[in-house]
Amino acid sequence: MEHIRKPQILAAAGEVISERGIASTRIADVAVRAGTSPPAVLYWFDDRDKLLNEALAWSEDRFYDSLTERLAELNAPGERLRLLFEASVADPDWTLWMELWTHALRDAQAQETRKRLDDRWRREIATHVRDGQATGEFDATSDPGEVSLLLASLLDGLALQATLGDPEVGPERLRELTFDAVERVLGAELPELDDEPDDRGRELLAEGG
Amino acid sequence: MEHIRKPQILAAAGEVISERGIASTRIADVAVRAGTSPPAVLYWFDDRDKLLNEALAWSEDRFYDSLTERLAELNAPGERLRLLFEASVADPDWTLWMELWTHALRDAQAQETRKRLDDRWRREIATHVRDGQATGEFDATSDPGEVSLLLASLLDGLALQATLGDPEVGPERLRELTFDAVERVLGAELPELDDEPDDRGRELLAEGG
DNA sequence: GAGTAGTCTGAACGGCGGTTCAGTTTTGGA
DNA sequence: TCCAAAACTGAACCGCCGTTCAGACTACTC
Repeated sequence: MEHIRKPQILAAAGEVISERGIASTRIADVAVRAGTSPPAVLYWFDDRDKLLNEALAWSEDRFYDSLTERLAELNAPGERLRLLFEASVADPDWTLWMELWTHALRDAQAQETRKRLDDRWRREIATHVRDGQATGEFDATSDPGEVSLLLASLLDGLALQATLGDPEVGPERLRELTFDAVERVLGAELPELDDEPDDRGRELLAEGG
Repeated sequence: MEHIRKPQILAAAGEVISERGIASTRIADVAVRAGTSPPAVLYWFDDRDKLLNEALAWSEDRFYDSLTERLAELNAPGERLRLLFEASVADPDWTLWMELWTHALRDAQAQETRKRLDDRWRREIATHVRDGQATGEFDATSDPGEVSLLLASLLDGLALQATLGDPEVGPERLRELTFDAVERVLGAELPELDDEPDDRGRELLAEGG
């Protein structure tokens, strides 16, 4: 009843996809990364297609779960939005999402996965925008749904350039442009988060030096 | 000395890539579409890689050339920007650009092609923004380069959703959202173009009904 | 009308890689 | 200790293409 193997393989597949791309991801690559053999992989997944699609969906859920967890520790809409965009700009494997997009053009399963991802993401943003409007934190004249769509789309576009190594959009610039846009649209500044383990580490280091 | 065949094959390749995706584009598919055989295709292109990359670059140039041609007939910066975004929203094969993006993640040649495309595109926008600022048509407080980057990125993100069939972003909504953003950023309305053959056709039809 | 460069054909070759399968080891329970 | 289900392994199979190659066919020149 050990379902330990499946996530191992899915994680391995996610990594390989991100490195080599869906098209060039061989079952053998995934097997090596997971420390097994191709037939062992096919023991858990019917065929290559299922493996790849499940890996995409699984990676997506992983990202979302960890985000939701960290989100639970925050209360103010501004803080939550800060976390959402901070995570988007820094953490996730945009390469993987790009693979998902392109794959979704022809694969119905991937299309559905992508739809889930986007719906969840935009609803998440819209919810906190609405909350912030209700508390008076944000400009309340704009429609949360539209704001959410626009900001999500802008982020996709900018992150795309960054991921493709555009010299005009390095990681820091991506962050600036994103938050400039967010704050302009919301008509409010988003508070900095100081309970991030990474950031605290860096601050302590800087202070202690 | 007929170099008629090469463009025929390139056009065929572009169509096939757009339909099946780069990964699933077989030399045989391209050959059939172009009315020849696989070896005949390989007579003109060293190998599959070169064929695909040249096809991507060629399609890109085709789009840009036809745009430049139509652009020459307009003078006012506002009209030119209207045309640029109108064409982006309606004409081009976003599927092909998406294939280019993903391919560019691992292929140096495609990366270069993509860079050319984006540079050209952003510079084109920036130029007309600057012109419009100079004539006082547009709000002059923002940096043309940054405006260009933001609008191009937003367009990429929105068109991505539209191309993926997002029910929230149909063709008409894409158009509205794009021009809303453009006009908000420029602080000016863009004039409608009435010399578009398609649009004139539609208008006459509507009036005459 | 022979020669030549350019363009292509038909057929085959060869490798890569997904998938299958017949067994082998491992695990967990009676 | 024995058994059966679960989890594999090693090896082979096989289809799909990209690519090659030895010639044909065309067009054009001298």
